[in-house]
Amino acid sequence: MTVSIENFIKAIYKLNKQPESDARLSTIASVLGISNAAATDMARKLAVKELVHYTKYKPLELTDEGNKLALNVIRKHRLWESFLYQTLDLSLHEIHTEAEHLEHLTSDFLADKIEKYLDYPAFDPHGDPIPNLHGKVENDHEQLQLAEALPGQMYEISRLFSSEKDFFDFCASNELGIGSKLWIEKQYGNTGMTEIRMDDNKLLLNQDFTRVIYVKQKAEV
Amino acid sequence: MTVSIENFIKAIYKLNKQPESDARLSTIASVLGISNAAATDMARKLAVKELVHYTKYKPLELTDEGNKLALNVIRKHRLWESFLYQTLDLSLHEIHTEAEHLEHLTSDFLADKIEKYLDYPAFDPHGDPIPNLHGKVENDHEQLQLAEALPGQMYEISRLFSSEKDFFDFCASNELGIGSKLWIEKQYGNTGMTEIRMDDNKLLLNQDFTRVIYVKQKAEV
DNA sequence: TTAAATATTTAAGTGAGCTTAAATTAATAA
DNA sequence: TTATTAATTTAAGCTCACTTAAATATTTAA
Repeated sequence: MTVSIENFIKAIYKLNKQPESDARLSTIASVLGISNAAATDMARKLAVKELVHYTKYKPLELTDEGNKLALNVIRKHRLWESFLYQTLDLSLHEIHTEAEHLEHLTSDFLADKIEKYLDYPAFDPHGDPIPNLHGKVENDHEQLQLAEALPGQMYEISRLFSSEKDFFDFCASNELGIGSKLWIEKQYGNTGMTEIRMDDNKLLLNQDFTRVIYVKQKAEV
Repeated sequence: MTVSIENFIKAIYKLNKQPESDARLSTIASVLGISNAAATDMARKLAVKELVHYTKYKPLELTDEGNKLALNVIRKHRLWESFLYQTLDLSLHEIHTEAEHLEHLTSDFLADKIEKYLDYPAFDPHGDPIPNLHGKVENDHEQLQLAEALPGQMYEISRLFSSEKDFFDFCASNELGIGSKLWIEKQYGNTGMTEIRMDDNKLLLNQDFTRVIYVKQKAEV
């Protein structure tokens, strides 16, 4: 498995995980920064390897084998993030950038050692679940997107699901982190904005942010 | 810089470091496991990039730029070895195998973080010196090859300069490690064998071993 | 339902990093 | 010194992962 193949498979996995489930060739090509022609090429090649189901002009779907591969790469990515976060002094965005490279050159053997060192964590520092050796992913059903949270309630941040530097910079400078507690002031249905309060700070967030911040309800004190 | 280029440059560096200083194309090709034709090809390409000095039919030499690149890769390799050895429970051979891959996808940024975490080590777990950021390599002038050690003297192992699994397996099962103390019983000049004693164990080592085990003299107790 | 816009595929081509086979040059041994 | 051997280079060709441009299929909006 080459780096290109792993990234391609990972892209399909992630796109199909989204509610829109849009794993069209053009979308994949765009997230990977390659031409549509290159994506078509790769699709045909991966179909031969039985990693994807591919019918001309149709969106891609992973085979069981493809799914296993995606989860294996994601597992390595999130284990690296956790390991680098715990040992070295890296930010949430820095661990992502480094893991993005390291994930491809990591043996299963090394991944297992890292997992053991970390004592088999279920989530990485972003709150993203870490697939286990057998491709099982823990799902936290209690959590919801900040966009869906109810006004007049207390919540705790459980996941920062992004890989954008700007997003993490904003979070860092406003003390939004995993475990941060916040109070929902108001949901602006028309604009999709969410107003939150943290200590004495009020923040108004748009959907770019409230769709990637996941929260859990917190009993009021 | 691609993985192939980095490995090629590293091979030249190492071959030229040896006393025989044999960086001929065929030797490089053989250590990298590629054809002579491929090596010639690469030599021409790297000459264009000004990483090597290349004259047809002559052995290769690194330019200053090439030397810097080699040291940078070796630095990352040895930092990874040190980091994995200290945090995870890997053997001397396992850290080598993993570092061999990781070295190529490691940013300077990450290397610095690892170096800082380890508190700027001068040597890796094999006793190999770690080049610093500026390409400076510490040299331990006190040490010599076990093959050159004097009979009737006490020594301490300071370096295990190899990447062979068999060698490290042998060391592990005979408790030969960095810091191990040994007594030279006899040097067999004709065969090049060395007889050593450790506690009550006698070992007879051939040059494959005594040329990669480095020792320092130890005052007798 | 048809025209326009969009997505996908095909075709042709590129550079990297290899291969094998043949030709050339250099080293070595008689 | 020459013949043999070994090393190196050249030539031709392969796969991978891309590109652009043109052709074709699908979707969408009038």
